[in-house]
Amino acid sequence: MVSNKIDFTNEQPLYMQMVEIIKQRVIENSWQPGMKIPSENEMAREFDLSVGTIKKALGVLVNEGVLFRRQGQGTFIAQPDFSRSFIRFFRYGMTGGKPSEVPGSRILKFEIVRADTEVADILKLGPEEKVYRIKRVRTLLDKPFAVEELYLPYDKFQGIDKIALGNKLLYPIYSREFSVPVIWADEYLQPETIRQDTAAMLEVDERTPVICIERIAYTYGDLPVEFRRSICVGKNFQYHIVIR
Amino acid sequence: MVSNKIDFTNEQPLYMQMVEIIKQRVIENSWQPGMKIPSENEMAREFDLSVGTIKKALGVLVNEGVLFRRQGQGTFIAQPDFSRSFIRFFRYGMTGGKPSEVPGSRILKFEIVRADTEVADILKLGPEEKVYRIKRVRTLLDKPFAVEELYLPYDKFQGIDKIALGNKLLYPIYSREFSVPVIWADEYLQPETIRQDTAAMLEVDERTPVICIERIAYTYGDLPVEFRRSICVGKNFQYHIVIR
DNA sequence: AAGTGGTCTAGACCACCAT
DNA sequence: TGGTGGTCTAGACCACTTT
Repeated sequence: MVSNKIDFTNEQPLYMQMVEIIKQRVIENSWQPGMKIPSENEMAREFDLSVGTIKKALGVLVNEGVLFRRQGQGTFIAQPDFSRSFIRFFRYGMTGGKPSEVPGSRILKFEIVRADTEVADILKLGPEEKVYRIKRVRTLLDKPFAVEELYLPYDKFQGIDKIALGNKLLYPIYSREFSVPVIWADEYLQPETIRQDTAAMLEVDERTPVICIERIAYTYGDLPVEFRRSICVGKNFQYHIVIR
Repeated sequence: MVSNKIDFTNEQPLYMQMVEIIKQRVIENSWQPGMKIPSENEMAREFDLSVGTIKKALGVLVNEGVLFRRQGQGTFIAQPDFSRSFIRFFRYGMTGGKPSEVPGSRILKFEIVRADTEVADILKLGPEEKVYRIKRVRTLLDKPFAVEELYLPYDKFQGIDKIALGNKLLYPIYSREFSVPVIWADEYLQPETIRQDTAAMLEVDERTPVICIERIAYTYGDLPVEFRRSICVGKNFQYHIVIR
């Protein structure tokens, strides 16, 4: 539990306590993306800290990408950034010349089922807990390039519906409609041989090489919120990553 | 060109000038990894800045991973970190239980050739410039899992030799022996069908699915210093990445 | 005990933006 | 013009490590 006051007797540095308080407000959605937060001076008065301490706390949060600041204007809650997610990883064309298009998708299956042991384990669900299972084909410039299977915990995404998902990107929906922003993810890539039915869906023959990408997406507190397995054909597509 | 003095009339913030000066010393190797650098107070005196300004500059560099600090001991030049490079990306076993082993390698070919247009373009070399071309098999627990072709600019790595490379990791050698630390890299992954000769080398049959990983590694100043193309078999191996 | 980095304060001055 | 964040200073006190 995070307090909403600074504890001057706590061994935790004051600026770190301040960081936690601000994070808490963002998580609770009482401070929403794009919103201007109080000025340094206001916060210094409110929490009885020096401006320098507030500056330090805000610096940490800017660094983490939670806030951004504009001289003369103020400090704002950052929009969750999906620039490093799925979309950006795929580039159309081997030569890498063109920037990526936003991929489309067509939903094949949408159902509520009990999580099997693998999925339950990954999503940290108890036995018998339910998940949404969604299967879709992903396209770039109207050409299918991947088949995807997604698992979402039922309790977090209760009421999500097939039509609303339609041809849309999911992470902004998770964030806006369900207050479940995706903060980071784990991905595992492996070459595989394509399955017959998948080959048909992707309109390729059975000897086409594919990559299987398994992703576990996490929200605040390292809570897993999505598991997806994508089978991607390599023809004209590339997975790109910058290692820093 | 970076000066070794602070210019108080410069519009550039003093702490940023300080950051550049320190970086310069690291690049020039006049300050080497592991070395203790002067204390805050000493630097403040030397450059006629307040301790606060020095603190801010050091904070930036700690954040970038160039320095690390220990209370009561001092500030040190960080060792280049290879934890996020090749090694870590491969995990032995689908279940991902065990931590990764350090991969070994066996050199198949080692030659000096003129760069072809593709390689010259990638490594930003002029026409007619020479490169080292190295081909090797990579192993994990004595089992081959990848065939790799590497290209290094001849002028940067003059004198590198086959024997010295042996069964070793390359990036520490680049850094120690040639003052060319790898700072970041671009990777492109694609599923492919294995070639017959490659299949033989990796002791797998010809229908084995593989991933082709192309990496361009850069040093300070975004200068490309290595191009490698790895053909990796997927059996029991996985490429893992954390997206943040 | 002396030196190091870590935290925190109070205040100055500046560049930038909205009004 | 007044408010915002960005830079910079000078100094205090603390926790930690070495000598």
